[in-house]
Amino acid sequence: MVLSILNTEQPVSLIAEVALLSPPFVTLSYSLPKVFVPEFWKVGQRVVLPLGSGVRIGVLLALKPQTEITNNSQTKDIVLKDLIWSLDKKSFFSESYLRVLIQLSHRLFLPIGQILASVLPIGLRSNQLKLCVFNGQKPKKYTLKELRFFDEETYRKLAELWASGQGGIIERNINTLENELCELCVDPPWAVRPSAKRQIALLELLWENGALNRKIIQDKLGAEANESLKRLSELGFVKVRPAQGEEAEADEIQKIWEKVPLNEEVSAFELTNAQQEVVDKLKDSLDTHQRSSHLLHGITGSGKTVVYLELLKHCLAQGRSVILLAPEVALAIKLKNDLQKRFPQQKIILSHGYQTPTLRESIFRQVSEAQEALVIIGTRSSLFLPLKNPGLIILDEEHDASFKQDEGLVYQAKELAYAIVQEYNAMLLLGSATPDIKSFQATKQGRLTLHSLPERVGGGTLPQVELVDIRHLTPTDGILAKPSQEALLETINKGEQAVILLNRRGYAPLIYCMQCSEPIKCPHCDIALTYHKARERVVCHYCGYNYAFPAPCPTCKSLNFVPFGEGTEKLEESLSGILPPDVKILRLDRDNARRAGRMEEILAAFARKEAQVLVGTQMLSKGHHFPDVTLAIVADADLGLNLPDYRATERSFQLFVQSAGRAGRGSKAGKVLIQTRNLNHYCWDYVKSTDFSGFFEVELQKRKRMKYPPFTNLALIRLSFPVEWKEGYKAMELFAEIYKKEAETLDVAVLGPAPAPLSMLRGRRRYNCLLKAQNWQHIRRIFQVGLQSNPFKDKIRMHLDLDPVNMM
DNA sequence: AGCACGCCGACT
DNA sequence: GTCGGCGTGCTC
Ligand SMILES: [Zn+2]
Ligand SMILES: [Zn+2]
Repeated sequence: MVLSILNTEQPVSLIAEVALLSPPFVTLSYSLPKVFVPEFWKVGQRVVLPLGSGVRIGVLLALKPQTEITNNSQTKDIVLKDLIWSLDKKSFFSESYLRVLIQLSHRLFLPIGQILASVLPIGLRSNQLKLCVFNGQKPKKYTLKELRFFDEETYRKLAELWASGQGGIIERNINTLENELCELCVDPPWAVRPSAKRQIALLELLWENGALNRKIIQDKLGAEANESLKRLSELGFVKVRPAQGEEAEADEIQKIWEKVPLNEEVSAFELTNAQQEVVDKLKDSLDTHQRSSHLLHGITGSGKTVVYLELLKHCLAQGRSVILLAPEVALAIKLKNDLQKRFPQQKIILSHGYQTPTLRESIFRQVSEAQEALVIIGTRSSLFLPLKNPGLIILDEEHDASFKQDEGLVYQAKELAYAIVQEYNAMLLLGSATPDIKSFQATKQGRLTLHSLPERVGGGTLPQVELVDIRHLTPTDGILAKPSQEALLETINKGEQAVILLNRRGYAPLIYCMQCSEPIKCPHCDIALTYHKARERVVCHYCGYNYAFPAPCPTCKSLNFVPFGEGTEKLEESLSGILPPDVKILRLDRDNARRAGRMEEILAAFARKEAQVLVGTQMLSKGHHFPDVTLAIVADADLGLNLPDYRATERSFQLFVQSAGRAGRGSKAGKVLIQTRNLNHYCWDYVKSTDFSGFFEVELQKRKRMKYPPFTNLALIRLSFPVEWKEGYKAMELFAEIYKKEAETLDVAVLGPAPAPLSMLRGRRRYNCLLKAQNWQHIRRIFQVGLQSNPFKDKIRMHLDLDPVNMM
């Protein structure tokens, strides 16, 4: 079919720029093998290339006329090698997609190859891939390395077979029979030879029965079917994927939600006037096909999700894809389930960072090959899926810090989403009940368009917020003050539910040794160990260090300990003492929701009213709605308010308002109790009246006065060195000099380096250097200078955190 | 990451 | 004298 990709006589004069997908991740120039016509090579293909004496995989970034290269003095003397092969006949990445990632690579100071490699599941960039061709009957496999050293004639022969569809690239070696599900990818008629009876029989079988595993296929068609199957899968008619493994598991997790009815905000078919107005405006904006960015500020229970749904439908109808991002996996799963219930026909792809490589590979491939518009729901890593035509990106709970967090690639979901939207002329929609102050500020400056949903669906009122003074509480009193206990009992007696938020997991956050007069600390971090009762261990929440407890004090060997403070585990235990014995209490935190699906089980059980009280960490305050919850208690509000962070108040405000959102929906009135020792804090007036704009105004004034974002750009250079390296302290002074000197010429305020609040972590001393500047480039510049003039590269690690999520 | 090249110790 | 340890450095 594709014989036209083979070259006959044309001279090949283009040069390929290829980004390597394995170290050294550089972008190198290659000439093109004359066996293929120049038009065969397309930007975005994954290509096989020679490097040194081996072979690698890279992505073709550009094709340039030879003259451009030869005029460059750097590359003039290098004799270019030919590319070897392509893994794709068509382009795998679109030029738009590559442009977005190249932009990201500039921002992160990383080579584009490294970005592409971290984005591509391993199976799609593995050096172990093989070329499989059929010459006559028997299939033959060649490793990529073998391809490099074939003589001209064999190479051309293979290229001919491959070009005519007599072979393909084997993406992965697949496991055993039952575990492999075969799925038809193409509707009839199928382009196979009419004489290929077995292949046709197999295609028919799958057409009739849907997806089948290989065991069943073998039983029905005999062992000979294997050969046909292999062939068909290499031709792309049939896809073989793991049957049980992760997909089955993911489905199981989805099923947990099935018995839980949709919330009224999501299930409503009639839009409220406010919703309709917002939807109309945003639809109009989508219709223009112009890039645009919006902030949807809808109070808790105002039905933001329905607005998303309407826009999603509209965007799909335009033939453009939609990405809907949630701040964490559990929310994405829930959201997917809710949406699927509303649109049973629509295929919705769930994508998040906890999926296994195999599943991620299959999703990546599916997205890259899709011709139709797709709906993707996931966490921030979903932004890297190679969608052809994204039209709408929604970030739900846009204020959430997890959109900024940095594991692996340090990118900010909001910025990346913005870049994508710019590239594709799409729409960015940020949604929250408690927007980030920066987003709010951006609406004032016209960079975001503000839309509001000021009322709850069904006219429900916002809950009443009350402060509970806990200054008088002694350690023996437990963590809940009398008014909180009474309110809790009252709620339960009415047959309603309550949630209690305590942002501290474990049993006791501090174990005090009476002999040493010191808490037990982690030997690697400057942090007290937390006691986990069920695990019978003390644990460092920062590095994971732990040992069985009780055990003699590591310093004095005494066994005289007093636990201090209360975590969720203890709270759950002490609640059962306070509440009537028949009251069921559930707990939700990272410790008991570790197993896949466990979190969903707990949330679903609570939603089904199998318990009256749910105790949890902040994962509980994020977006989950329980209609019968009428009381929310924030057990220790000061935990967040007292953090050494300029955003402590903003974060706390968001937490309080979100928690308030858990209480009371529809007809039932809700109540929120906030326990604090800080009764005079300026935020309470605004929390009590849920006066967002009032709070934002005051907070903005404060930020302006203190020269904090959004009125300046703030960054942290994080420096660390091994504790045992005593010269480190001196070296920090050296860096103070370097930064100060460099900052003189640029308009950057430098503070430090000074010991970080978390002064030791994993055996390394930590220092922070705070930078403030109007221009990000200047901040980057100072960091670069420090990086280059680091005389102790093996000892000192440094890392630039732009707009840090935490200052610790 | 590979893979060569290279420079030392302990084996036939 | 040769085999093989893995330290350093390069790859269009
Ligand atoms: Zn530790
Ligand atoms: Zn002690």
